Amino acid sequence: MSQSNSEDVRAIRSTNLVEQVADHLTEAIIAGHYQPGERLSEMALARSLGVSRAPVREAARLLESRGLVVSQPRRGFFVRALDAAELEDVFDLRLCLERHAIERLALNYGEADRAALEHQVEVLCSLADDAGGSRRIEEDLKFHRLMITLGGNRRLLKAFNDLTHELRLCIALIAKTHESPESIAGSHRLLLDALASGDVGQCREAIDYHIGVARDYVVRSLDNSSLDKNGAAISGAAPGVSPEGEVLRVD
Amino acid sequence: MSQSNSEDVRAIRSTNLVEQVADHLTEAIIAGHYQPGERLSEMALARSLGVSRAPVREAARLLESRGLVVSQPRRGFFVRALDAAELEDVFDLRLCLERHAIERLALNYGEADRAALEHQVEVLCSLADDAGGSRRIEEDLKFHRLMITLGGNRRLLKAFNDLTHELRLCIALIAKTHESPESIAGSHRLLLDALASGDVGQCREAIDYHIGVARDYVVRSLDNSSLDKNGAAISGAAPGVSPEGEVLRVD
DNA sequence: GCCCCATAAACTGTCGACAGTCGGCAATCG
DNA sequence: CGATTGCCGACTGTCGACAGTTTATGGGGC
Repeated sequence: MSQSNSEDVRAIRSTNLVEQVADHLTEAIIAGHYQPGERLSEMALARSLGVSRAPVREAARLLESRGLVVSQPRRGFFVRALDAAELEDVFDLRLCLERHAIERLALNYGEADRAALEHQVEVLCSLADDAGGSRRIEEDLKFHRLMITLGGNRRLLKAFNDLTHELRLCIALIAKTHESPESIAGSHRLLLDALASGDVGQCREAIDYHIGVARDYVVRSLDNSSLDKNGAAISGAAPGVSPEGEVLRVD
Repeated sequence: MSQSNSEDVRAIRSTNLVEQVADHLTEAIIAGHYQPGERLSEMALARSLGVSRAPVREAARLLESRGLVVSQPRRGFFVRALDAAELEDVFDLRLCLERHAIERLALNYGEADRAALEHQVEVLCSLADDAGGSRRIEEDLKFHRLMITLGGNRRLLKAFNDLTHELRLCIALIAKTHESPESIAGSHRLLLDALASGDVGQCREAIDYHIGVARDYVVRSLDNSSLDKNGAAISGAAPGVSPEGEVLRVD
């Protein structure tokens, strides 16, 4: 992954190199061009993108804050490798955030909110057989972001966005999702119905079900994929890489 | 805030300049050495600390990811200015996270957990009249980190830690807290009792009360402090500074 | 006296370079 | 033949410098 293709060289150039490098790197990681745990060489990336190391370093820091890569002092950056336990944690946190968001929204649910969500569901359903399902995932996440936004807590939205990057990361690990449009539509309309009912308990039930389905799907796919390739494809690909070790210490 | 004191120059120096600069900056901001919305000059900071701009930039990026500063392209970094609405959001998110954590813990509450939490409460109570209360705030947060850690979701802990930096930020805005040790003790023992009962509802009630008290205290102090100094001390100190504008866009 | 514009200073974004450190490889010793 | 140690290459951490942009300053017009 260190060939200096001229296509890459011309791919970048306008304003804000850092953000562009970050976008490029994000896309490459999500697309699976790098293996989990793989080392990202600043020099190689800089050469490949035709920029100096400074923007690459800053972009890598950005991705680190988003949980897409981890850094080791004097060793550089590595593509974040999520294990099953971390995956569970990610979905558990997602549940935590979305429960709160939907309950907030249910307590203050207006016609405009309903219309906006309804519209997004239609957009989502209209993507019948899109390219690989990646677009569908984005529109799906957009629905959830919208729901959280309408809930009114912007800090909560930020927390969800942070988590979103990790969701994309683990989705990148599995085969492309191919959930049927009908199932997606039904799953989201359940949320709309719950919101319309104004019953907080029903909302909670709906979001629990919704996220539970997504979680099971990802976990199952992850199991399959890790079984496929020698079982060590996900965890332990890079020896000594312990993501967010800082988090461990309580004091 | 741009004098190049030699004391600062010698304050830094060993390994990992970025982290040291980040710590220094964090402490300075928390201590209130910079006004909310104040511009942080890379050059001035670099000169002041006796390092080059590169580590300062990376440290600033780190603080940005922690929500302590915000960046504007071509303009630099500014100390994050929290307004009342954002403060509400922060505490609402905290409530969301801690509710989830305590409920997880309640469902799997062991003797070791109880002992660890009990010990931390004792540590907290033993800090009767510590220096300015800053130490007390840290030990208080440590209790909550411990509770979340015992809950078992590490990603949740990371989310809380991120939020913690913003909590410190708004605490920095208000006068030093002087809650009585008895009140602190009681407030935390309420949580322990709720956990011991094993009743999720009681846990939720306890954490709601606990965080509600903290929120009211901070909000009240914030109101006072912003009334003190011409009402614009908190919001709008730097024109055009809109924190985390990225979060706004849903698509 | 106030506002607008031009000029100058200051600062950020980016770059290339140097030094210290880490990992791998080979030669040496047990 | 295996383990250890020293060396070599590669890479990260840090630095100083240059270019383009933003902000501050001062002069002129109304």
